[in-house]
Amino acid sequence: MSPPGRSRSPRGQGEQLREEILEAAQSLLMETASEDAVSIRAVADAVGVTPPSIYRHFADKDRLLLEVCRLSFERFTDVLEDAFREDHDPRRRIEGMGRAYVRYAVDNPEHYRIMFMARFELTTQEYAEEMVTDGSSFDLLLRTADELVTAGLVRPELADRGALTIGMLFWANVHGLASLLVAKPGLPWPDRDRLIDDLVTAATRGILLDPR
Amino acid sequence: MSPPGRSRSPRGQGEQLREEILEAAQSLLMETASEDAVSIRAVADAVGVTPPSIYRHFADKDRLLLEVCRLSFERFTDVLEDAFREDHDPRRRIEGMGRAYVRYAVDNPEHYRIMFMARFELTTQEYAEEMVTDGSSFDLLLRTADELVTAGLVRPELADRGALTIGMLFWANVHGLASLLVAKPGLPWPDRDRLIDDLVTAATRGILLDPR
DNA sequence: CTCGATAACGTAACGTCACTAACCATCGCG
DNA sequence: CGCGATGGTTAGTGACGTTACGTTATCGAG
Repeated sequence: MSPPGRSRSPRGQGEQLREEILEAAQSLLMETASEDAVSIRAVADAVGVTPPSIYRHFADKDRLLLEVCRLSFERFTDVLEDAFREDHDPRRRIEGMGRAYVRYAVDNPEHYRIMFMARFELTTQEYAEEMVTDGSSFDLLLRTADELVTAGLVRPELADRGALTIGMLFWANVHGLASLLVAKPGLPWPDRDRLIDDLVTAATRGILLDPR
Repeated sequence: MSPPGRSRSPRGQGEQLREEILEAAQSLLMETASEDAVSIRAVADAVGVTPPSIYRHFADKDRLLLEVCRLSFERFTDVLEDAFREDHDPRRRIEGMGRAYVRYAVDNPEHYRIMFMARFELTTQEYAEEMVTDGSSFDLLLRTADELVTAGLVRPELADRGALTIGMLFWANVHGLASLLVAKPGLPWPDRDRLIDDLVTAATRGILLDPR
């Protein structure tokens, strides 16, 4: 049982195994569509290595999953950034981002789960800092919310709440639909695409002034 | 180590232990505020019984947690039912239920997690039937949504979507805020109560016609 | 060209987990 | 009194995360 199918990395190239571990963890998460299947042991022999070797590169399992989570965030942010750039009108921009948001969640349910439903035994501090950094998806949201506020498109009752509140309201809307679709696929859902459209327009109508 | 602090139940009263197990599991979930802490072993010696005895009353751990989940749903439904009865005007009714919804989630984060974020290895069929039964919270939502539709309070572009879509839109709103508050307490949240109010009014403004 | 430090792994093992098989004691009924 | 169902037990299996420690190969200094 000794030949572990993998030869040892040269001196400075220990990082290479780290990347392979991350990729294997990600693949396992996607293919099995189950977080439980991503065990240290399963990841280890997907890479062709013994379990303790994982700990050479990650402090514990939560840190490994957190890195997978971070990668998911990067791809998620890329998708949102595309939607961000696609339209420069703030209203259509927030709507496009909302649609892209829910669609990403539906298309990558396991990634969405690990980003927004998983429980990590980390300080909230650590986690918040990870998310609210510049260029993050959260930052994109806040910038768009700020555009809406300064453009005077927000309903008067909400205008003095600040971009943070406006952004959170939009986020709550799309996250609500996204996470329900991911967590409760067995419910009697109506037509999905139309529901997404309806939710996004309802959100803008509830938060912003009527168009024109 | 043999005296397990608990005497055997008489003939027909095996159900009594079942109740104690459920209560212990619930208490463990609340006190430790961690789903991992609810292990079969921990529950067993909280009740004063050996682990295999649990399996006399529950097929496996998922079934036990599902029963805890069902109890959470009952209490959740009670809270929503109170809000339902408190106001008979459909608009104020849906708003009150929305506020009660988010508040319950904030006050009972672990219950909310297990209801809407936990992953059970059950068929979606089983789960859907459990939720969409008569008198459930989902039923309350649909009834209120139907009231709104038949009362002609829904915006014209959404009126022909049916009560199901209208209900889902409201649900997505409150669930979005609730689950974000539960899952990401470390974020720079604005004032919570005002945010809840803002979300609920934004939801009604987005879905319903303007009041008056 | 050697040689010790160190990077990059492996081996063995611990404690805990969910779960099962097999056994035993008690109760109620005939 | 016996006998089967009921409500537990003891003992054990395999998988899990994690740790302590051993092993090997490479790099740079002398």
